[in-house]
Amino acid sequence: MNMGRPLEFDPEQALDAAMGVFWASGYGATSVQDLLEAMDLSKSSFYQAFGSKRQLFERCLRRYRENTAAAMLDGLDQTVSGRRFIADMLYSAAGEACLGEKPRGCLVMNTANEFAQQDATVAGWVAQGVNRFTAVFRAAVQRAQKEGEIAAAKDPEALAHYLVSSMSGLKTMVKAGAGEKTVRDIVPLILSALD
Amino acid sequence: MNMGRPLEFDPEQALDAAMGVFWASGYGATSVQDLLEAMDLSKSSFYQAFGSKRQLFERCLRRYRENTAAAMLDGLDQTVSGRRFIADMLYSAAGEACLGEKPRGCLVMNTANEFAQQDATVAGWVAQGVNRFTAVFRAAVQRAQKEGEIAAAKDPEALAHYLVSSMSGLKTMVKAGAGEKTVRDIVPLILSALD
DNA sequence: CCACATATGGACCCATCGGTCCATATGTGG
DNA sequence: CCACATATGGACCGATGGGTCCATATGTGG
Repeated sequence: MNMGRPLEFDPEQALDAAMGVFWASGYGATSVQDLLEAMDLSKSSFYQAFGSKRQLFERCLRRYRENTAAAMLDGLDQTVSGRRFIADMLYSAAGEACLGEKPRGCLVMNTANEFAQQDATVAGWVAQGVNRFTAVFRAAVQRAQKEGEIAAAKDPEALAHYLVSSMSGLKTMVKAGAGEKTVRDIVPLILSALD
Repeated sequence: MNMGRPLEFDPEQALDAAMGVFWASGYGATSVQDLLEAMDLSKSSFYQAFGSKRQLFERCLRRYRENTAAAMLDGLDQTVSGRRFIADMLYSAAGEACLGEKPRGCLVMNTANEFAQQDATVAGWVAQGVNRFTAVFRAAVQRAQKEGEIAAAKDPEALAHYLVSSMSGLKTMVKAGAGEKTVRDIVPLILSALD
């Protein structure tokens, strides 16, 4: 019963494009015009397909959260040790400092910073994101504990929160313009808390 | 030779009011209208006295940076030990989580997040802010080393960067809605890197 | 008290914001 | 090939953005 004229664009692809813009510029600084150009859509198609800037943002945030968490879990599966995974995550965050592109940080934490508890709905989305990331790091810590690279006595939940916090701080340092060396030298200090 | 009609408002006070708004809402989300109300100024007086939103923002950011750095140095002077000062700073950042007010984080790091290297001028202001804060923590670390509470072998500069990064991460966690306990439990882990 | 310098209020400006609407194009199932 | 459902382009909308301008108020030094 699939009636009517079919879409001329790929919704997933359009969503990815929109996500990229929000990620790079934040919600407020992104205009519908910007989105239209990035997604290569007319205004009508945009509102028809996504309802509003706000609704689109929620979908992007959810998409980012799920994609990122899934990719992290994948990485955790494929890496040699839990401890190594954690170190790799931190160093790759630090690595944003030397890439030619502008650092974008993490969409979830960027949103936390932009809306800072000023919008209950958004705060809920952000909290879900933090939970997802925390869960990934908790799994990594628990694996590292089984592997004997982190003391079993440590609380995996607390360590996970610590790691999310540290990742976020690191990415903010990069955005603040800290040099590659500066930011890479921070990583071993973060990791030393696991000993 | 001070001619003409005198100001009806206190510029410093107006600046503080403006700083508060930028601090709470960021640059983009703050309208000139918002500033006018907070500063209790007419549009004419505003533009006459401060030139533009942008120029005002620079003055606020500079003011924040200097005031905050000065207050931190003051606190360092008055505290019992360098190590204690560092712990206090972290715990007070964590404490924002339970205050009734919305967490505002740090104006400098908020700005880093909002503009993320997209504006060279702003990036310069932010970098100066980071340098100031790093200098304070470096001084605290060096004092703690003299007091024997941090190993002399550690690099004070690296530790200072680590602490700025960690503070920033902590404040972002608060903004992301992490509970008081969650965030307070992160602090000892941050501090453990100093051992 | 006069001339002048600065301050102030408020009308006004144009660009852009997010969003709606309608006429038209283009596909589908019967 | 027709009826219909959906997609698309583009005109249009009111609100708000930052910023300017001018007439008027209010103070100063001579």
